[in-house]
Amino acid sequence: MKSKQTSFDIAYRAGVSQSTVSRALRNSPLVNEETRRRVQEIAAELNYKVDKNASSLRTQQSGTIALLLFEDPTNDDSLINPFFLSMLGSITRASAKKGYDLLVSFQQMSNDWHADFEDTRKADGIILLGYGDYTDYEEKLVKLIEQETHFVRWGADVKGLSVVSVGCDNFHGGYQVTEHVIKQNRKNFAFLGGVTTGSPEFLDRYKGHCQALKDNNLNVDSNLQIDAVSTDESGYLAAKKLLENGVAFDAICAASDLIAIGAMRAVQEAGYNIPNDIAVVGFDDIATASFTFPAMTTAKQDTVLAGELLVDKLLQLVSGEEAQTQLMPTTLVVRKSCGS
Amino acid sequence: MKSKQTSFDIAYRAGVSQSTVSRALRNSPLVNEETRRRVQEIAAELNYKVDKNASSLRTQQSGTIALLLFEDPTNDDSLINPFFLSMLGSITRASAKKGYDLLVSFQQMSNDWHADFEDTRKADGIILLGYGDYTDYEEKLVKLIEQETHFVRWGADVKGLSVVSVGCDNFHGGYQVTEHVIKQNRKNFAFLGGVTTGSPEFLDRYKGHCQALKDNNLNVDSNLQIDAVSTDESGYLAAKKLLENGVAFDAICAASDLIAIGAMRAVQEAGYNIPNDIAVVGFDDIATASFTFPAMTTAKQDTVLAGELLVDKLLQLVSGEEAQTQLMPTTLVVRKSCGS
DNA sequence: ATAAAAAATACATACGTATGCATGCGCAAT
DNA sequence: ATTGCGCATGCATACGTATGTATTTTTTAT
Repeated sequence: MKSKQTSFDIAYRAGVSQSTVSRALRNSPLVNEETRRRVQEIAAELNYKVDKNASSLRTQQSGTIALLLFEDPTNDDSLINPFFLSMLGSITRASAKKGYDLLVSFQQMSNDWHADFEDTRKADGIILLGYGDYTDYEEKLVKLIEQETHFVRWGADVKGLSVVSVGCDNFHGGYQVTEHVIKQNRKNFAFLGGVTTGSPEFLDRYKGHCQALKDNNLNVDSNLQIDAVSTDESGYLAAKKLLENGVAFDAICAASDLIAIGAMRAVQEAGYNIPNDIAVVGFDDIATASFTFPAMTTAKQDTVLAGELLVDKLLQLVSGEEAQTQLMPTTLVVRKSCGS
Repeated sequence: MKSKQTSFDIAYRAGVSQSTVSRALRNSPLVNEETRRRVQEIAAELNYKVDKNASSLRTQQSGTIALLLFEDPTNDDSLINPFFLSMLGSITRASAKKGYDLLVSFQQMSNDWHADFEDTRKADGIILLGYGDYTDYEEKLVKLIEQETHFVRWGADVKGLSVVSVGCDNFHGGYQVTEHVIKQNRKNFAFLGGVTTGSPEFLDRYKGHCQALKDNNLNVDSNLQIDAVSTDESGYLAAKKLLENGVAFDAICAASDLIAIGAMRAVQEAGYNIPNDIAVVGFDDIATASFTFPAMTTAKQDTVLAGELLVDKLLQLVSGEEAQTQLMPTTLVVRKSCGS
């Protein structure tokens, strides 16, 4: 690197003091209009940039948000859930829009993640992203609260903890897609997704699913519910198990698009036609969903809005304001995979 | 936040000076074995974390890598090319493995990105990610070099500039997939992807494609080459144009998986069977590729290796060592979309 | 013209760490 | 006993910025 320019260099060139330079660059009203212009001119000319470390040290603000992405530990390390990847994209954009940098970190829900970023002053706040299906998750949240760390999280509300969450209405989403399939005159529904062991998100989707069935006087057959985590492979295996089961069904509601994608493959390999023989619907509306064959009907989670909400609420917390947990509605996206 | 602990607090508790604390925590050999243990114990007990801003200010090292992701400006803002998203994931992992944090930033190749992160001392080096199809791209690279910024980039080598690049052998990849399709007895090849206007990556793939055709005494019909950028929509439109063209073909080589996905949809909507009527192959091997119908044959770029190489080489540069541009081989992934 | 008020700038310091240099201490060699 | 040496630690300072306070300059009011 070339010898870095400091505010003293600018000050010398401009014939003013360092403090005036600092104020001029931050557009302080304390400095004369013309002086400011001259200082900014010289700064631009010398390609001067404020040293963020020094600045952050002085102000105790980093202008940075940390994003901690928790991945399903059962996953291979090279793959990332596309839904979260999409969230990552929207969060990056949302924070850029607010003038914040984004520090991204993948975590395995291991030891000390809860203490890392804000304590080291590298970030002003933390966004937690991932399915909330970890055993010691709440425990860590409590520690975060104790440390008075600024953070928000994606997912279903956590009862009993004063945590700001942004999530989508999984119950309603599950209800919505199921209802849509019911309208296509399907009677025997299978559900693919971890219910007993899985994430609260999946459970809510299942509950919505069941409620829709009940409201329409249809059976909830527990033989037709197969656990699966959110990978295509898991969906594939679950669907295979379902088919071997022997119980007849004409519709599959998957807890996520990835599961649905795997299920579609298994169903098609078994020789069934989608949607004529079996309707399949997903959840999330990941990019791939519109390019499956047939294109998948699903419940869309608005990741762009979600990213903005997460960032906005986090910044509210950082600036000392209150912020509220918020549930976003899902949107039914009708394509071809369920007959209309 | 609770009142932050500083190294002075630790020093007071341990009955030593602040400098000894600093040394002890960094495992300096200058400090006595037992003192070190005691200091580290107390630090852990008080949940003390080194203030990275102060530390970075003092050492002039941030322990952070910046990733600048350039997106196709023609894209809608909410979508990110899944291939680059996958790269982002592997780079995140690779830098974490090296103990570096990752600062992610989306750029529109706008004004001052080239000066931003390293100059502000927020990052020790920069990784440039994106297709190299921007008009003023080289110009900016030159500025980066002039500033003596540490950076590496993804993509084809840039002739004439001493820039460290990591890319894959697009020519060979294009050759490889085309050759494979030729072996399936296809004779009339279409190519979808921007050649005249597009990125150097696409151009190299096309060149490899053409070379394979020539080596097998097949025609290169320029009527069967349609420009497209790397989105499914663009691929869809390009394939539609191709079909309306009226020129017969029995194989489509797409410059990327996304283009191939769009093309597959267009072809299927037109009533053709893949691969019986028309073979389709892609490039990249994004996650979706294995879940199209039929599953897509493609040239895989090893994103995990790429991420590690990029990070390793960047860190070499940061530590003052030399680093070499490297070309990675592609791997042919045979699935169902081209008849075998 | 002079005092007071306002505006613009300079001075001084703190943020928390890392590190060169000085100091102190114990012990061996003279 | 004095010198010398190595080891462990403390002292002092610098990294570059932002900001409270002091100071100077300019303007306004009398």
